[in-house]
Amino acid sequence: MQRTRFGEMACSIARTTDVIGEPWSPLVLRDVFAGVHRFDQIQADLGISRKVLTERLNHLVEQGVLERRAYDGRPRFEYHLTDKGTELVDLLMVMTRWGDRWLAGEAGPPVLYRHHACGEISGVDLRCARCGEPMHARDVDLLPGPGSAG
Amino acid sequence: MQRTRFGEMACSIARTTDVIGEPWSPLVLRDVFAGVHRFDQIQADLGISRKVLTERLNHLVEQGVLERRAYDGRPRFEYHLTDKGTELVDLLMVMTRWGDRWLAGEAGPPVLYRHHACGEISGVDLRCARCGEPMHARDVDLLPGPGSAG
DNA sequence: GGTTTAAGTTCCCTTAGGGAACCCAGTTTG
DNA sequence: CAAACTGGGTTCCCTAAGGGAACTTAAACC
Repeated sequence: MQRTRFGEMACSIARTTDVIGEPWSPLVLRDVFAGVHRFDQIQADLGISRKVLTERLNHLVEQGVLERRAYDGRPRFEYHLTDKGTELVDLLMVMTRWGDRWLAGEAGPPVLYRHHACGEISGVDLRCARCGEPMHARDVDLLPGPGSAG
Repeated sequence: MQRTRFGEMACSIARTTDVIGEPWSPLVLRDVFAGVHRFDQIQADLGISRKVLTERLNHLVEQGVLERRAYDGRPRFEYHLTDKGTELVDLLMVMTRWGDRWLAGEAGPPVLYRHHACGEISGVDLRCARCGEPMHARDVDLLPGPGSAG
């Protein structure tokens, strides 16, 4: 999709949308993160059209989020997260947290995260990278940065 | 677009995608967060088609992320974040951080966040909501939760 | 009474998603 | 050694969604 190319805009949100914002892309990334690495497995797990899956995987590889890796020494491939892709999983974790809070309903969260450091079932919280205090929408002012268009 | 309805899936990432995953939606939310509240302003700022903007705003209002508020006591409306929408801005802040790190290039970040608590220009970092230690892709195990399909 | 402004709505055109069928190289099976 | 199987796609057609420009409506302003 995406008739408009968001990647050209002077906005990190738009640019990130350009990488991961197409339909299915977050779910493809989720699958790879969760250990589903092969084309047919992802296709079956998501119920996505093979055509669209091909397009999404190619795009994510081009963007450096996924890596296409041969296995078995023959034309068989697995998709794995690069460092860039691994950091993008932060986004999925925040989506999970928000979806768990606002959309999960009675049944509760479909998936739980266990944190290695404390061993507890938990979710992510946003903190200021500098002072460590909570950092959410109401805790910040927006200022034009060096890469702004104006 | 979204031919497939992600909202029905037993996955908080899919459900969140259903709310905010359509093209332009994150940018509409960004504008409202940044203080651009009116139809024509958003339309001009983004260069989005009026038709699509109408659809996106309606969807975000239906989902409880935005609130449509009359002003001037006549048929004029402004869009504002609800609590649900304000929490969704967490997602934008993580997108900003990732885009700043991986896509901003030489020019640097287009927009900066100043954190009220410390007064510094900063970005968000993900921490465990329970123990406060860093929490990223490599720091968690995934387990089926109460709302899982199986 | 004519113009302006805000907020949509309608129409047409193009393009991207959905789905099923097909393809091809390498591998196992009979 | 041929037939069937497997993984990873590609091709085709159909439909629905995005883009853009023009039109509409209602209230206020001049």
